[in-house]
Amino acid sequence: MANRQDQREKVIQMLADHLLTAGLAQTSLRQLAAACGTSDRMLLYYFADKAEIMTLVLGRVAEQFSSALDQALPPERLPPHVLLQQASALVRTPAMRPTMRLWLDMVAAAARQEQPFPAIATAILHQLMAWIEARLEGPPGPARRQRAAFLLALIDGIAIFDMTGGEAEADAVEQALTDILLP
Amino acid sequence: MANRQDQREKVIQMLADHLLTAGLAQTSLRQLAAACGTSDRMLLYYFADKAEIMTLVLGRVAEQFSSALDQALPPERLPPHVLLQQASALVRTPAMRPTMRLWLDMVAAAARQEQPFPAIATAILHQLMAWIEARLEGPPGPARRQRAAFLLALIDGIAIFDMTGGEAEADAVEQALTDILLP
DNA sequence: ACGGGATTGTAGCAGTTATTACAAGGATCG
DNA sequence: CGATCCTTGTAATAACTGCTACAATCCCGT
Repeated sequence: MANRQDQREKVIQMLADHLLTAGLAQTSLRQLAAACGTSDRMLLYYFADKAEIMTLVLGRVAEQFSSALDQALPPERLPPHVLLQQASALVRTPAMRPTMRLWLDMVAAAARQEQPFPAIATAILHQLMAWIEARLEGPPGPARRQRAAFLLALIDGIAIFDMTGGEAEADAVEQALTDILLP
Repeated sequence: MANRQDQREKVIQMLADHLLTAGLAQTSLRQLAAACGTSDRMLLYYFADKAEIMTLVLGRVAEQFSSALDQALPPERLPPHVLLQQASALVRTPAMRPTMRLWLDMVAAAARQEQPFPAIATAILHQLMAWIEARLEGPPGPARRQRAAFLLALIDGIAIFDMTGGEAEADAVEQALTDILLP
């Protein structure tokens, strides 16, 4: 027993949970090992090297992010201002905060071209775009994609406010929705 | 000569330039020292410790960011869609890219409560808000501040697109401006 | 020229990092 | 029982981290 595949699976899941609470900063092998009750030696027995671990774990985080979003807001077509309101409220939920924090962390790592983050960040970006577009009313096409990009930019901006002590500004953006998007 | 104050000044400026190209990741004392042609020993002679160095250097970066913005776009009152268009174009300039990359880096560091970034990020956030509000038409008050927050969220969102291989989406947001903000 | 403070280099500390060599334990199968 | 392979601990590596003790050098006023 304690099959190597099972162990890999278990470790990946525990590390995914751990990264959500700890962020991308403190991720030495020893710290990761402590977080899932094993030793650095064993991590390198299960996996080839640290890069493989991070790639698998962040992939898992992205999967769970995606399915959490799907579960929280069923895919029904909404007008932009309603969708933005609901998505923004969802993203600002305490339960979602660690995920958004990790998302910003990955964006920063991708921005400085740190492997393997650029590819992962781009993939998540398109995941988010698809999620929004699937919930946006109107016919498919560039126009709807434009509006989806607009909403995602706003949501990310709100997340940045929330992460930098700008809760008041984040609230203001939510308030501004009705004023600006509903002329 | 080689007055201590002068040296501090010179080092701060060189390190500010260096952080803009290198980001917040590789900032050991030895690397910082190499970037400004001195030794780690001397950095700790000029400054009390690494935290003081980072605080001063990031403060300098913030100053220069602010004055670059002021210089690029004089403070005249503009309607929201025009200001957003110009600010977005400004922020997406190649010359401005390193600064935005560093800004995202600092946001991520602040999000994980890494000292001294939360305070610095909050300060820059308010700087940016003030810059936008000073260029936004209409009477001062919560309504104008709301619109400023809205624009800043969009600009940060566009920056995230640009940093994660979403140039097409960033373009789409700029396109969407006229459609959405000009009903 | 000389004493004394300001400046700087060398070397080292104790801690961390990813990774590996070696070997001991454990189970499994002949 | 014995041999083999899977699993795991111990210990080490070489590199890096922020920081410091010590000593050498430099420049200045006298």
